[in-house]
Amino acid sequence: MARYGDIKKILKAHNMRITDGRVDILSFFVSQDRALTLRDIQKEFKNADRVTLYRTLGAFEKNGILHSIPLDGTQMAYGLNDNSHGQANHNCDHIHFKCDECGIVQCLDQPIPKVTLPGYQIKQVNLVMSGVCNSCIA
Amino acid sequence: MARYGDIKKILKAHNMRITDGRVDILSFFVSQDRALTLRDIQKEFKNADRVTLYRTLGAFEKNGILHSIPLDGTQMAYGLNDNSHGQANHNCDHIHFKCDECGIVQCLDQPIPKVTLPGYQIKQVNLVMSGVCNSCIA
DNA sequence: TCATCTTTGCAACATCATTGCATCATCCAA
DNA sequence: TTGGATGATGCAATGATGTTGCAAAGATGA
Repeated sequence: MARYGDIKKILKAHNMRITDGRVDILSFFVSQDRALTLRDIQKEFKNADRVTLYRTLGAFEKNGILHSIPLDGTQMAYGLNDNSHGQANHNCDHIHFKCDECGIVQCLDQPIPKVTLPGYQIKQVNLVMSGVCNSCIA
Repeated sequence: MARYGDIKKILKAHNMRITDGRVDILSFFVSQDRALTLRDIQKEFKNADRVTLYRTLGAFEKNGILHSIPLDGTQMAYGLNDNSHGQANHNCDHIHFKCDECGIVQCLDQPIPKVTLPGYQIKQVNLVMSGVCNSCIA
């Protein structure tokens, strides 16, 4: 479990005010080694206000703590940025894997292969794989 | 514009009944050289029932005529399968590009680079890039 | 401690997606 | 060509999902 002081440092480093809700949610992200959907967070914090969650996640993303991962058109997952301990940096060029069995979304270490598209200007790349994860196979 | 007979052939080849609504929607997909969202289709067929659209798109996907493309967590696009004229075959291993300017989603000819994940069983791969498309740059 | 600006929580609203069911259309077989 | 079995459609109702405005509470720096 991450310490309270560490969580505060992350928020401060991204120029965000320290509030109880933000500390709780960010701690949850740090404690779970995976990407979380709004549903996951709602399940963990049952009496949290939905609006506040949306705004908190939005603020985390805007300030470079989280990156968003479009899953299946009705679900958005959020993962900690690799460099969330440092300055804001929105790049997130790793592969995501969603397990059909356990539903968990993982941020993999593996980078997305470079692709060049002549005539196009590429700003974002998102690669999501799905199937059965290493834990569920084992 | 695709001929009525061709559209019927595609539906028949995928073991689907021929109905007016299905013919209209499939014709629309064939006429547009791009992936369509539910919103695009609703804009084209203003008095179509939403439920029927969901079910039609779901049936097209299940029978291998369309593949779905998760865009940004709140939008799902659908594209014609390359082989939609033949037998059902759900594979769709090309790159998708969503333009931030015009909003159009294209199915590119370029295949998704092969990635191996030891310990994982991969069933689906989805790669969406976004930025500015060739038409908007030109 | 105070003043200021941000964040939160509630209410209301708008949109999106799903389910059940009665009716209608399609298609195959007689 | 027609009748019946099966599948598709449209409507109503419900539930889930996001968004906005605003007043109250909290965080931060002076």
